[in-house]
Amino acid sequence: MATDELMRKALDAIGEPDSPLVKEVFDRLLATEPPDGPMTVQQLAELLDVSPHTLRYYERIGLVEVDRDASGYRSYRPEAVRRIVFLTRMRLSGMPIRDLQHYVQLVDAGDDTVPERLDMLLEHRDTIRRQIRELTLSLAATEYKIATYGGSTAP
Amino acid sequence: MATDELMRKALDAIGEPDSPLVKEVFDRLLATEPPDGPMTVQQLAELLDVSPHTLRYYERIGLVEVDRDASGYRSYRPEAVRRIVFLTRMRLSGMPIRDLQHYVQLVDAGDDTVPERLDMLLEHRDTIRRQIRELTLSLAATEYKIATYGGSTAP
DNA sequence: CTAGAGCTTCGAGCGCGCTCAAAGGCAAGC
DNA sequence: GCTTGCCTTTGAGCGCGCTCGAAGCTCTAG
Repeated sequence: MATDELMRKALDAIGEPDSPLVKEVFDRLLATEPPDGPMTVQQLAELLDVSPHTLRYYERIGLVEVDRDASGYRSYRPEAVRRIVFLTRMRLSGMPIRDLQHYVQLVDAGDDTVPERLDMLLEHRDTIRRQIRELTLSLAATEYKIATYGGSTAP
Repeated sequence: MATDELMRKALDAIGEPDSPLVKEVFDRLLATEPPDGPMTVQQLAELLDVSPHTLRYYERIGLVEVDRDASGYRSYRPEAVRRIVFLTRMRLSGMPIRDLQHYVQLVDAGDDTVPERLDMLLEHRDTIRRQIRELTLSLAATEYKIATYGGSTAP
């Protein structure tokens, strides 16, 4: 699998190659579907560090279809888990829920929509890059202020 | 706006913390008051790429005090401009308005609060770093999906 | 068998950060 | 003088993304 290579790339990019936290997050959020079988809402919520409420909400607004077990409880199949893992990662990087709804519509509409989906991803990639640049600037400003701190709002 | 150019300069310079360029850039970025005199709400809004509504809102919630000219119009003194430039940058990196209110309270309370202010900045620095790490992961995930795109939600 | 925790659905509520509307004042151009 | 447009203040409204509450069902421990 190319996952190892990808992980190394990501870790290098992050600048803390040995951070176990980073590796853990990466394992969990990118390449994962851990139990490889159906999951409960609770399990999936813990995996993604969101609330069960949020997962139910995502289902309600049409982001994913989820099975029910014999008792009527939610049972997330690996396919659903994978989708939600992806959606959660997009949310974390600021993609609006509206866009995610559009995206899954495209997915469900079939292969004809691949180009548009790709466009969305490319655009989102640029958005993430802009965010990183913006944050890097804010980080530098914050560090500058820490370094030169004199007590006023101005350096 | 010239912000992009400024940002590029800043990013180029970030690798060299002792560069005089860094100081120059951040003097302008963080301590800036381009016209070097009072500014109107419109001018400041354009400078910061926010709406005049937002600037009035910030004043209303006590983030900054703003003079009025003979006609009753807002007139932002360099000191106020500097504060708002700083606040805006903190907002851009996700600091909640509640925290900014607390911060300016500390500033207005005098030098005794310097340590707490420093704590806030240090903590915010860590928050920004976490955000950057998170975004870097999302970027890797997005690029991975673009590269391997087959049409499904799974890799 | 019963208590308690957690699941279900559905509608409603909330916190954040603006954003706007209303009613009126000021300044510049025709 | 009048119109146009931006300014003022204040309270209200809004979009987003959850988050909770209520009423009822199910599973597990004791």
